[in-house]
This record gives sequence, C-alpha cells and structure tokens, in this order.
Amino acid sequence: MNTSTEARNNETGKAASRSAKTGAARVSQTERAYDQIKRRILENDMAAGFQALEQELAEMLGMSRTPVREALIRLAEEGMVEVRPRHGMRVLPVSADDMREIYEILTSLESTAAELAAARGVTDAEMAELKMTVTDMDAALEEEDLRKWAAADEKFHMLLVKFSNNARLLALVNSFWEQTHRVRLVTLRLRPKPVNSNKDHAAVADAIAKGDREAARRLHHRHRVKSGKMLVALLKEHGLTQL
Amino acid sequence: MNTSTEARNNETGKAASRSAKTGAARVSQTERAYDQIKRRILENDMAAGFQALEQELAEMLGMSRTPVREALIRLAEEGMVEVRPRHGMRVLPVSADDMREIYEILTSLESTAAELAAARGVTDAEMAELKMTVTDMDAALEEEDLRKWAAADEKFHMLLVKFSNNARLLALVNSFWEQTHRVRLVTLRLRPKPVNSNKDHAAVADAIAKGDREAARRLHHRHRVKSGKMLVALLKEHGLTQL
DNA sequence: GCACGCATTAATGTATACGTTAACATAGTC
DNA sequence: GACTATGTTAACGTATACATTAATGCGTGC
Repeated sequence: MNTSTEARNNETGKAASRSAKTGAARVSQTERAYDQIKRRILENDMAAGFQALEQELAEMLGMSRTPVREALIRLAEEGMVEVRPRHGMRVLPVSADDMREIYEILTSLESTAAELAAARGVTDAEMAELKMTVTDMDAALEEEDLRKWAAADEKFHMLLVKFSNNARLLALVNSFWEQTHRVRLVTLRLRPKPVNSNKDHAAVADAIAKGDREAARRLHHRHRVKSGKMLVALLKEHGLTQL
Repeated sequence: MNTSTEARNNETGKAASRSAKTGAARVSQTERAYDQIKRRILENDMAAGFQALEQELAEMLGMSRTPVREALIRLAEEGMVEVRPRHGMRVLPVSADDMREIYEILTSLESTAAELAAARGVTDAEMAELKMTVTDMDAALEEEDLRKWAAADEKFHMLLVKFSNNARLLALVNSFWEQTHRVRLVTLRLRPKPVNSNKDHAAVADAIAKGDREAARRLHHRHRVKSGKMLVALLKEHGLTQL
C-alpha cells in the first residue's frame, strides 16, 4: 500500500551528500541557495565582480534573506565571494597573483597526494580508473575537444587526491580547483595544446603503480609547477588581470 | 593570529577600527559568537564531544539564535564543530586518524612554505625574528617551561608560513594548527623533551638564510614527518583515541 | 565650483514568530 | 517481551519585523 520506497529521483541529483535513504531528498533552502549561487559563479552566469544585495538574491531564488545569508557565509569562507556590509555580496575576481597563490597550494597538496597514493598503493581497479583518464585525455586531444580534455584532466587530479586516503586533503584540493575553474575555462583556448600534460599524467600514474613515492611526488610536483607557471604567464601576457 | 597566550576580553583585535570618539568597539554579535565559541573550544572549556543546542548557546552568550547559527556555520566549515539538525552543535573530537590527516596536510603546506620563503629570500629583520623563536625554544627547554616552548614552536611555524608570501597558505596552516591545538596541549607532557625539534628549526632557518630552497623544503618536511609520527604514535600508545 | 553637514533612504544585523518535523515516549499488537 | 503505530514535544528552518547605521543626495556657506 505504501509505495514511498520508490524513489522519486527528480531532484538535482548532483553531488548532494544526501544519504541514499528512501523518500524525497529534503533539500533545505540554505542548501539550495548555496548550490545555486555556487553553480552560477562556476558557470560564469555570475561573473567576477558581479554584485547583488541579499534581498535581490533572495528574490532571484524565491526565498527569504535568511537562507541566502547562510549560504553566503559559507561561500565567503570558501573564498568564492566577499560580503561587504552595505554592498551585498560580490563575486571575487581571481587575479594572476591569486592564481599564483592557489597554484602554489595545489602544487603542494597534489604532489603530497601523489606521494601518499604511491605509498599506500592503489588497487587494480583504481589504477585502471586513473589510466582511463589518461586515455581520455589523449582521445580528447586527437578530437580537438578541449572541454573533454579539461574534464579528463580534472578527473585525473581528483582521483589522485581521492587515492591519497585523506578526506581533508580531498576537500581542500576540490575547493581550490573550484576557485580556478573560471580561469581555466578562459585559458583553455589560449594555451598551447596540452600534449605534455598527458605525458606527465602517464608518468605520475606509472610511478604510483610502481609504488615509487618519491618519483610520484617529484613528477607531479614538476607537472604542477610547469602548468602553474604557464597559466600565470598566460594571464599576464594577455593582460587578464581579473577573472 | 589568535595564539593561546591570553584569554583576554573578547575583542576582535583585528581591525583596531575603534575610533577615538566612539568608545565602544563595534563588534557584531555573530563575530562575538564566533570568537567566544572558538575560544572556548580551543581552551577546552568546551571539550571534545560537548553538545549544546542553538538556544542554549544563545542564552549562554546573551544573544538570539540568529548570530549563533551564523557563527556555527563558519565553525562547521572550518571543521571545529558539527551541526546535527536536532542535536545542536557538537565539538568535534580529534582522533589519531584525524591527526594523521591533518599532519599530512601541515607537512605538505609548511614544507612548501619553507621552500617559498627560501626562494623569495627573507629580510634580515625577518630572519632575526625567526632565529629568535629558536632561541626562545632553547631557553624554554632549559627552564623546563613547556608552555613557553610550545608558544615559541608555534611562532616559528607561523613565521615560516608568513614569510612564504602566500596569504591563503597562511590562513590554511593557521586553521589546521588550531584544530590540533587541544591535542598538542595534552601530548606536550607525554612526549619526550623536544630537543630535536629545536635543532630541526635551526637547520631550517639556516637553509632559508642561505636561500637553499630544496634544503629548506626537505629539512622542514623531515621535521614535520617526524613530529607527526611521534604524535600519532603517542596518541595510540596512550589510548587517546578521542581528543 | 567645492567642501561640509544634515536629512533621507535602504541594506543590514538581530530578534522574534511560526509551521514543520524528527526524536522520544507511550500504547497497542503479535 | 519485542516490535510497531501513534501522539507529543521541542528544536529547527525559514520568514518576517524592526532598530541601526552607512551611503547617498542636497542645500548651504564660502
């Protein structure tokens, strides 16, 4: 008589950390506000420098100011927006210097992740998953599909961090990647074909497969320093001081 | 920036925006709630596992639920507390495994900071400041003043990160240090005399003075791995599974 | 034309109201 | 006695109310 066990999966279905319980996923307004605003920022619907008052956001999202405020607190803490008392929130632009800072951190954390993954050892399934991203990157380059390449690139980095067996590390790296999302979108078309990145990834994967932690760390570190420098140079070169 | 030195009045201490004419410092309730709750957690007034409802905290702090909620969102984001819908907030205990994760991250970020500081080069004044902490640590050990030693130790690490010229890195390291604060307090008396730590610090300072980035990184990395392992071992040895 | 002070306005910070719903207790069923 | 259904309660999520105060514009004096 009770069919409530049948999941009505018409919800966002995103990376919602809702447990896979039965019943409709009850999403709080605060959560909705957070997801919505973040999505719009990441997809550049709200570009860098975009400003809006709490009330405006509330109307835009069909809710009151309270959940909007709560979402903004989180987004501000993560460095996505800034909240100035009488000016509402502002989507923080990312400068070349911001990118330097973020890449220094990502370089550090990701190469640590590579080392940890190599030290811990990854399962065959995990290694297969990792190598698949390299294959995808190669294929994407062949097809000249930069979007696809970027997706595979991101997947590789995320898997790497996941395999490090450190939840905090994963969350951190994820957060900083998000902050670079817009910038990478733009530079994707300005940079030279990322052939070397593919090679780098393959080499890192190999080192991890061999359990050579020092090599994994060193190779990934070098890879990250290279792409970081390239990106920052690209930004300066094109006068892209604020993204 | 908030060392455990003194439990002064709850002033923000940051902006010093207190103008001469208006005597009262303009601190928002949300900020007061944040500072207060955080201070109590760091000083173990609210021990790990401590629970309280929003309403209780509000009464405790003499304000309404709203600013308490906003403070809790930030504290939760920083990993200090957990907010469960019908159980109020809970001060998150730190397990040995949490310490492993946090130390892996700190090891990574701090050794990067050491490398960056060495690469950038520090001024004479900065180097003097750094060496002063080593002197203080030595003196503290002589006097068997472990509190003082811990303060100097923390100062060294914070200076290191400050000299890296990366604001995000500084904020991150600071945040994770705070999370280990309670644990370090307890282990301070259980661990062997930290003679080697002093030597390590001196060596790192030297490498930075010489501008030897690879040495700075490697030495600090080794230092951190050592103390991290020591700490985790200590926790397990003494059955301190939750702090 | 410019600097300054004051009135106006509106965005915010905070308190409070209120419906919803999870947690707990209690009673009822096998 | 264990388990399930039901009722009660109160903590929360969210909306709203309201006092405060920063930003803005305007008029005044020079």
